Amino acid sequence: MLTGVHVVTLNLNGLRSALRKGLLPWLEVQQPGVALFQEVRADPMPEVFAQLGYHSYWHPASKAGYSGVAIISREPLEDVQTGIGDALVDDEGRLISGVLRGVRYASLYLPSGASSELRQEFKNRSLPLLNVWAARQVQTGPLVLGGDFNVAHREIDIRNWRGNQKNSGFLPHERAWMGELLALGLRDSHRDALGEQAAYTWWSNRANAFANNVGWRIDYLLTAGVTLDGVVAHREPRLSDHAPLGGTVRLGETGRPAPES
Amino acid sequence: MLTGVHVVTLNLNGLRSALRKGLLPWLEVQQPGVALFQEVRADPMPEVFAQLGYHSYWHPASKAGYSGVAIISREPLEDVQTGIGDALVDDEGRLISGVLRGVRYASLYLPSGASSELRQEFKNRSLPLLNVWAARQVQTGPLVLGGDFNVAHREIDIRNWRGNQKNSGFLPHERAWMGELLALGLRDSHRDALGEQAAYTWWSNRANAFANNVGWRIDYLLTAGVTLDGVVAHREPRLSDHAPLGGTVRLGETGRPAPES
DNA sequence: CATTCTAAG
DNA sequence: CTTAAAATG
Repeated sequence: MLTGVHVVTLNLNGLRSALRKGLLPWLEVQQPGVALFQEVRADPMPEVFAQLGYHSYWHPASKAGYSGVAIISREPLEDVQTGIGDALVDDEGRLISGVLRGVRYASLYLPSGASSELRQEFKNRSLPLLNVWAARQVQTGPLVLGGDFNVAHREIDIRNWRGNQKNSGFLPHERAWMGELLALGLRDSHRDALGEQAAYTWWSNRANAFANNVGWRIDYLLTAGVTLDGVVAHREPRLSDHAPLGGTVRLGETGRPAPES
Repeated sequence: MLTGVHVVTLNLNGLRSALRKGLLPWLEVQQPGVALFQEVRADPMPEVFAQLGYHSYWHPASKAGYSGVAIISREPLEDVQTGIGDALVDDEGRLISGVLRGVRYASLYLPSGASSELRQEFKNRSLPLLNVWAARQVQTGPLVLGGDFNVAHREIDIRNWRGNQKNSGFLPHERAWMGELLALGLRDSHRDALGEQAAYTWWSNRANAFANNVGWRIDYLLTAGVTLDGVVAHREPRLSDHAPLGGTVRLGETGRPAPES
């Protein structure tokens, strides 16, 4: 039976931590064809995923234990590329992508600006770089761009929007930037699935943010030239401080990924 | 009923860690009159011991989370003193003492020299300072000097003595130093209780040192002008990488601590 | 190998 | 609050 590729994105907050919390059994249940990981915070561990029959592709940060993205795929990826095209950003391991059945899958981890003004400036610098990268990809072919963008787009995407208007991740210029990114021709597949319902993908570890569902929707599966069905954020199991976000690539009559409807 | 003071010494390897491992319940069973602690590695927490009815006296290192000694006592101590009389050593919180019923109780944590040549030199510098301090105390009055000396005295005091002759803690000059310290008129009360039996007070966390009983006897209860009965190192429970070492001050006919027999 | 602190999120 | 690394033992 022919099925569309099931794709998930997840900020791991440390691969080793996520492994302790049951990442592998969860993958065996979910059986994603492609998984996009962020905040790997470890040197490449291909054996771990090879056990489960996955090829894996890694873009670690130069600094040990920090940042880093990866993609695992049941089928090998073609034309794997790392980096956004900026030496400082790419030193932090924030973007990797590869092509499967004509669709480019990208795992993105945009910087947090929460820790300092310097890091906010670094984030601000990164945002337009992604637009340049995405614009080029959109023109080249179908794209699934997933990851932790560290930006909540709209008021509905964050529990306490009023109180967070001056906090990194919900700054007016960040929200406007997200609008510009989507205007390049990308669909926010999770929002499309939700309609006007609220749903979050990240909850602070502090206070009892998760129990009280005081969350932010800062992880996305953006698409161009292809559609994702059944996109949903999984509150359980709790593999990190982020929720896994998953969906399935819609197939056309040809059995290849369908062009955007 | 009149009983001698039960005194224990224990390197905690972190007070907070030892609390997690059951230090308080253990104290409630043991009911020591005086406990000498080393490697507190925390800011003073008098409330914790006040709950159990103890007065506490603290000498932390200036560096957070590092070294530090303390004494808890069911009765208040008199003439509490901190430091060995050397600015560099005393900055690391390695000696505190106080007087109870005419006996001075001291909690000592001598430096480890294992991590670097620089630290070995610091240790070497500290050893004669202790002798000066101890000589003075021995001449002043009865003394119970307990703690982690980071030196094993004799071959019987370490499991693999041959293999450790070039390792800090069993260097020839350290062993000779311990002999000189005892020659000031101090009794090694644990060795006296053991006869020529082996017993250890510290086991590395590496390999399976504890399970295989590959240990070192580097914690002591030294006495001058007073005698400790029933001195024993407790292999269980495991409150840190060191064993608690305890004994009871022998009482004379007067009901005061007996002079040395 | 275990602890605590730090940087980062 | 949590992770991982660094320093220390």
